[in-house]
Amino acid sequence: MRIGELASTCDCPVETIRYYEKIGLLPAAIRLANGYRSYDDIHRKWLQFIIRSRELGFSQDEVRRLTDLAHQKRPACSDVYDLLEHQVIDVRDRISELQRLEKALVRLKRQCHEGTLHDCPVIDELMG
Amino acid sequence: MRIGELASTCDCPVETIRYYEKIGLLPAAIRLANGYRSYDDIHRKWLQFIIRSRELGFSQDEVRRLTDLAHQKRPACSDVYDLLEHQVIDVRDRISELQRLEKALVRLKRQCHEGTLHDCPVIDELMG
DNA sequence: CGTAGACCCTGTAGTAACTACAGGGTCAAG
DNA sequence: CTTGACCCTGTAGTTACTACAGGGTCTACG
Repeated sequence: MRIGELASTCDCPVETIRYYEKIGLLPAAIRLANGYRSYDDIHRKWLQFIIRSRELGFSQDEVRRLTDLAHQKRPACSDVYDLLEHQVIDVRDRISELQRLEKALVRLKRQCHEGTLHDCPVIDELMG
Repeated sequence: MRIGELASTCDCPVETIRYYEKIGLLPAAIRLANGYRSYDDIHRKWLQFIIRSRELGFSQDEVRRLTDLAHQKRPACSDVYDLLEHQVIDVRDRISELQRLEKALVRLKRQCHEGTLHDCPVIDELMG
């Protein structure tokens, strides 16, 4: 499989695959005589692993820890669990921060509606 | 007021103030004879405006649009309202994306708990 | 045989929104 | 006169890619 085919089967840009190889996240491809990268099914699985982990919001660093775990013959359940736990907490924090933000915006928007014609209370409030 | 004082009253790093000046978000400070920046209360208000807008999740580009509006003698209510509206929609989208993510993580975590001692179903699932 | 087009390569620069130096100058107090 | 706190500019680093620039390779078509 050449890089283009891997990219389309995994629905991932070619540049990203080369990038993952460069930073050592994806094992390097075998090179053909003409210098082209050649991939097999194991590469595809690793790439999918990376893509799915990223979709779950893990950072590159965390994905690296996950791939390290996955490389072990018998990964410790607790290590994987800890990463997931940490990620859930992080996501929940981000959600409540965004909800706080949403409330503040909606409150401001309401002021906008009640604004007189002469000045903008939103801008006044932002100015402090 | 020198940059250090402005920074501490606005609880904003000195470097960020210089950065905001460089990209033209904050009006340039007057320079003292020794080259030091000198700020007045109007600068402080603008800086606070920028900081609060950023805290509400507006991008630099949006903050720029907001400051442009605020500079007008009589800013159009609808322009401000549109920016707020857009931002609320954006924040809500991000919240639901994160909630989707949280569900997926919790589901994976549950599998972790039920995992046998011999392999990690989480890693298996990520590999596809 | 030549060439057009699709694919591949490397390496560098750009993105957002700062942050962190390196390497210097200024100024008041001890 | 020197120590320390403050200030200056300019550049490089951060995250996780994306987008070229400037090339090489391969297959098909005329």
